[in-house]
Amino acid sequence: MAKAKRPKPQNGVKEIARRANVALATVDRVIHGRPGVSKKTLEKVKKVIEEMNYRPNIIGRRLASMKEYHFAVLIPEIAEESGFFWQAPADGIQLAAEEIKSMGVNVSSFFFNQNDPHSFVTNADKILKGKFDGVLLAPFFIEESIAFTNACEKRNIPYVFMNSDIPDQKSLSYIGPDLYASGYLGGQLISFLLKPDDHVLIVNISREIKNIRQNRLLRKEEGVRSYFMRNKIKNEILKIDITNVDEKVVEKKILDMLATHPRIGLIFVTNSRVVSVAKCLEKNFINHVRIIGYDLIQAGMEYLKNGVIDFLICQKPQEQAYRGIMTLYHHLILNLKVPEIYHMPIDIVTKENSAYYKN
Amino acid sequence: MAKAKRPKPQNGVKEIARRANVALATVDRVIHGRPGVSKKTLEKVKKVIEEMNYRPNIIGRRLASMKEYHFAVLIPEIAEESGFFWQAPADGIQLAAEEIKSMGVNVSSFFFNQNDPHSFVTNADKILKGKFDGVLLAPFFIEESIAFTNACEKRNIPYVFMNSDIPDQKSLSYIGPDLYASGYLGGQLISFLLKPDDHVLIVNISREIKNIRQNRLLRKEEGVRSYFMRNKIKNEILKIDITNVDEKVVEKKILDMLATHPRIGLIFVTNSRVVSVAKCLEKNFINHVRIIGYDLIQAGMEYLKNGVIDFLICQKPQEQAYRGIMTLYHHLILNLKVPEIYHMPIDIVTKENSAYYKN
DNA sequence: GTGAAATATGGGTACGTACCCGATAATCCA
DNA sequence: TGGATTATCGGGTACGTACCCATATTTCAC
Repeated sequence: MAKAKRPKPQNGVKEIARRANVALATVDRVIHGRPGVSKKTLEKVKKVIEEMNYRPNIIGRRLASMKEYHFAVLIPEIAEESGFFWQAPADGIQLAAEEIKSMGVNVSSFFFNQNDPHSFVTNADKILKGKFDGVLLAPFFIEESIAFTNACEKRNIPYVFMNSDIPDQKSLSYIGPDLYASGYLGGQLISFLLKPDDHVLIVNISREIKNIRQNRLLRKEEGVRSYFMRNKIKNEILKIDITNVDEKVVEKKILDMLATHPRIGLIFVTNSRVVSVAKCLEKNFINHVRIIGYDLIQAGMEYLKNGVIDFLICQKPQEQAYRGIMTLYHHLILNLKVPEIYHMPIDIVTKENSAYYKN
Repeated sequence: MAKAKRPKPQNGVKEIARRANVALATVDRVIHGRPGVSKKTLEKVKKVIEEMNYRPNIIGRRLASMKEYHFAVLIPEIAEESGFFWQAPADGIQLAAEEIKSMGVNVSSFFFNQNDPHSFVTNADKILKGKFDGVLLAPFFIEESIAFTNACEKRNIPYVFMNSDIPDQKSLSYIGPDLYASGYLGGQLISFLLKPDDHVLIVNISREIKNIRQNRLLRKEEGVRSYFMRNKIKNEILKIDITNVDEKVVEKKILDMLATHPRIGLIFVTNSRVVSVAKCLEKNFINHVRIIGYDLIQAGMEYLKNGVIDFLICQKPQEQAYRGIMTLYHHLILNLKVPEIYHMPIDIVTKENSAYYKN
């Protein structure tokens, strides 16, 4: 609306060329480290650039180099099995994609099957062949992820981890929960609900429950136990690992457990499978046992609303993914510094604030 | 890195001009609604634009029109009195400003004194005189804010409310808490901590506690009471308004209250003044009374950590302000749709997750 | 010292849009 | 009918950067 002013430019490549008394093309060569510049000229131009504290104009750059940036996203399928958990990250990615589309960034998503490492590898290969400029991935399968990101490094493709981290890899950034801390918080929430002589049952439901170092669920369990230790909470902690995720199997195991340990007053489930436990208790009219779990998937929300589940701990998966894309954008296009680790706030969701965490 | 491709453009003003068989300048006139185009040509060009579903190239536009955008922010001073609460929004604004600086957006902040409506007006006038393209404000003083935003509307300057809303004004967007809902959640948190025969004390500490429609604190109180009603919680609710914010006055009033009502087991403070109450209880070694309050200011965080305060309810003020600026950016520069209302998630902060809400 | 090859440098155009300015066509008034 | 005014339109340049192509300079083998 306001009239545009057109004062003579004070900075920019033109001014550098003028001050260094060279052609624009030469300045360009220096800036992009292209060959064909004598040492003498190189030094001269570099000095001027230093003096001017030159920052390239992103707009001009984007217009001139009609280069399109391509980001790849590698996340699990949006499947019923995981309560459509990955819908939210997909939404966040969509949102970010729209926002930066006008800057010439395209975002392509690749989905793998959570039960099939092979599908992860297949899609990772597609990405490597696709000549992408940046990658956002959920490193679900550790070894396969390491192989993939190593390949990215070889090709100088920056990658961002989301949802879970692989600390030793040289990722541009990690965006996701601090699992141990979220478990520790879980410990506190448990203590709010626990009656003096109650026992607590920790339940891990997952096909693969391997070693403690890498397993997400066990990190959370650790957190809970630490909270109890440090706060000298004496209530007994029972624990059960269920590697068959079938609802009926879960139901049976839970009922068995409750039968043999009648003093269990609270069940803490380390992931979104908490809905299976909730379903079991609701179905069997067990309402003296409190439930705390993870992740705000649709089914979980409903159990929260009808009071079967008391707390869900979650991390706004939509925002997590949104930030992941924006991190690549900031790094690659805007040349802004990005944090190496961004731990998402650990959100406590109850019946009464769940509406605001929808996505 | 990848080679830029230069295929012949398929869209853009040039293509419109070609298809409509007119000059570029004419297309430009149509797009910007400038005069000097015959009705016939106007229709013709408009039709082509429709057909092509033309979307202007933001990059080209920003480069050609060297217009700088200027956003103004009108928020309270970062003062000791409010526990430096406004530091976080200021940080969020700073973050957003850096991000969009390269798109030619400048952000200027104006700070008013929370106890002085006049300083609000003075700064608002400065903004009106400063020819800004968009405004983000915390409408602390209702009437003065209405006058200011009306003036903005007259000048066609979009404005965004943050932190509190004035629903009847035609703001571009509101970003902030749903106060009633946050009180309702407060009710639930109270119920977690309350023992059967406890009384609850609701405390409003603020210089001005006026009518219920507009007062932030009373909206929260309403929320708490609603939760008790709907969930048939019978514990008695006591209530006290303290209009003198001096710590000693607060201390005296609280102690009086506790003395005359010994069954008070929990104090719910409707804003960040909860720290005054916490200080009082700590100082007087009263540790059988639980405290729930609002806002994650530094002092509050400390009381959370040492267990004097159990819960704080907050809304990530940094992100709130960040979103405020980005909303203006999306609307004015990127021409994206922005939500009319964005209610921030209502966060529950305890000792154990407070670290992740630092800002 | 001469040629060619290798190196170094500059000129110029393009990206998509905005906007100035000059040219032409239509209209008006006397 | 002619001159002047106004409405309508097109040409051309600019924004800041990238990159192609041509030219100038140096290097080096013979």
